[in-house]
Amino acid sequence: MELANILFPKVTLTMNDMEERYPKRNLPQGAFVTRIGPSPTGFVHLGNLYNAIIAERLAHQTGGVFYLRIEDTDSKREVEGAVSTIIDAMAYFDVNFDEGAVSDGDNGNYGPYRQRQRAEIYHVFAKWLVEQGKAYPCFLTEDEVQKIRDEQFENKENPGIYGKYALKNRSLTLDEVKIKISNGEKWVLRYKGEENNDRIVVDDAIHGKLEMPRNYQDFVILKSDGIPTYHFAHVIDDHLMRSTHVIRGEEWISSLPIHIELFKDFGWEHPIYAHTATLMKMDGASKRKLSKRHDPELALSYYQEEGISKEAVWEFLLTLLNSNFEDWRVENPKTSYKEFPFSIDKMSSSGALFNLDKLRDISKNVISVMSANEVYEKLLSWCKRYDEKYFVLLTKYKERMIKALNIGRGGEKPRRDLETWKQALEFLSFYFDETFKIEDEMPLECDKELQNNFFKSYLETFNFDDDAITWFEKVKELTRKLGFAEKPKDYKKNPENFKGSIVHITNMLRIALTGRVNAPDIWEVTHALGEEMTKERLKKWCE
RNA sequence: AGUCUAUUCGUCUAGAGGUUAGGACAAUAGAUUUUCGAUCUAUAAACAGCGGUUCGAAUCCGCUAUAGACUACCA
Repeated sequence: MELANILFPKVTLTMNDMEERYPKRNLPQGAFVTRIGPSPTGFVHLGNLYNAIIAERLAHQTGGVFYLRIEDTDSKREVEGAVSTIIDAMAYFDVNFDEGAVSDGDNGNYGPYRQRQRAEIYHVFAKWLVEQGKAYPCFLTEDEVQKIRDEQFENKENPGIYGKYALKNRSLTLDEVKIKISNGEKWVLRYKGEENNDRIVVDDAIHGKLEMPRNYQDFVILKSDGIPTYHFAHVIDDHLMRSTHVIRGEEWISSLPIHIELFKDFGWEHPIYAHTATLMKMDGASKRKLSKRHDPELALSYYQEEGISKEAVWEFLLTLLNSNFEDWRVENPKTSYKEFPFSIDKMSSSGALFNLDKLRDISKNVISVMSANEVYEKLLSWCKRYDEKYFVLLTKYKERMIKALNIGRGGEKPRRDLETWKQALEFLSFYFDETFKIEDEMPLECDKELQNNFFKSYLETFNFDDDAITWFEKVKELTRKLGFAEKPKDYKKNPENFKGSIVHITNMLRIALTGRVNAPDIWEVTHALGEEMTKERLKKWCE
């Protein structure tokens, strides 16, 4: 008791005061309260989004609360502006919080939502643990701890402060503590781990039953700066903020005994845990964890910069999370992914391998079912931030762009050739004189003279108002006149009878108009470009 | 070194003792089309290994292997 007062002289509030300040939430039966707790390191990664999506879906599907808590207990790792990076990234991906940290403070009644601002709260509970004789001050310096660890490794012992290594600081007398503190010696608060053969059993929402030995280590509760470690902060925060479900990476499974024990000590019910699999990547022949250094796609900013639509990223992660999402998507091709009934039971417990091919395919599907207007708006808002040149062009030629985007869109089987915003702009670049360039070679079968001939006659008979069928009839006639095969099959059968086939002729046109062989239907392109631009581009090929 | 966790086609996975082990992406082949990275059809492709329980095992139990996590005053 006296020890507690020596360590926490300023703490006057009690645990009860805290319970009253953060009362139970008044929510309907079955509502989930979830959160994400990113660290402001300046790097927001896919795993953050992965967990955020799970937490967000579970809360919002059940009419619960989803909040953002900033876990900034490690001041050394904190990066300037990182909090707004997190908030921005989540907003970009349409992950909406009901409460928590916002760019200029807090929103909600369970704050503060930045852990460093909660120091006083933690101290109330830390003090109580000391009073109960479950925690004690430890005056070991970081170097001393390191030395112990090194020795333990050498002797093949389990590293950490426990048993005989904890003895000295555990058994300090009150007077000794007083003297050390008045000497200004730094201390951390450690938990008194118990060494016995108990095992703890937890029912994990993803893994099912998890069983392991109880914690025996004297882990750190409060660091020397008075800020808690993750373990302590997690227990206090998720209790006071009344989280019902904790969704976090599986790297936390190992520290579950610590958390469970703390919950038990305080007499609280622990939330339901859901430990998610780590995202992996193929490296040569083996799987490995995605790493910050080698895998740009780990950073959320990668998707923003590449212009991978947020819908595609969501759907991709949803297919990893709930494999039945894919079937659902086939049956509901146009429904928003938000309507999908996400289920925690369907989550896989093994590490999902991150596959960009799949993401590409999903992206194409997602964009192909959007309306031309929608694509236009999304392209525009992406350009606004990442490609100013196209932002100007898109704004200037809006009408033309929408016509172009309409090509092959809307039917039962829409064209799937747009993948990312960045790639889409490249694909669409030929619609603007400012970015148009000839990329492919004219077919070998068509020499300079023939090209000349062809484009001249094409322009002579060209009528912008022809419908697609009439237009194509004219192309066929020209093809015949030039000694080319009207049907590619005829040419295939008897190549010696022709100079080439209609494929070569249409490719000439395609290249003149779009600069490439791979482009949408010529007639459609012509009508998106307009009469004037079409003629201009063709004229360049006549001398 | 200890403690956990995981392991089904190349990849994501379905599968809760009896299935020709299913689907999707990628791959390959063919077809179609005025081009195509579009479309259609088809093909190939998997239960990590070894034991055990059982009439019967991808499924239950052991062991081994492999991969990963944790054992920080980092989260």
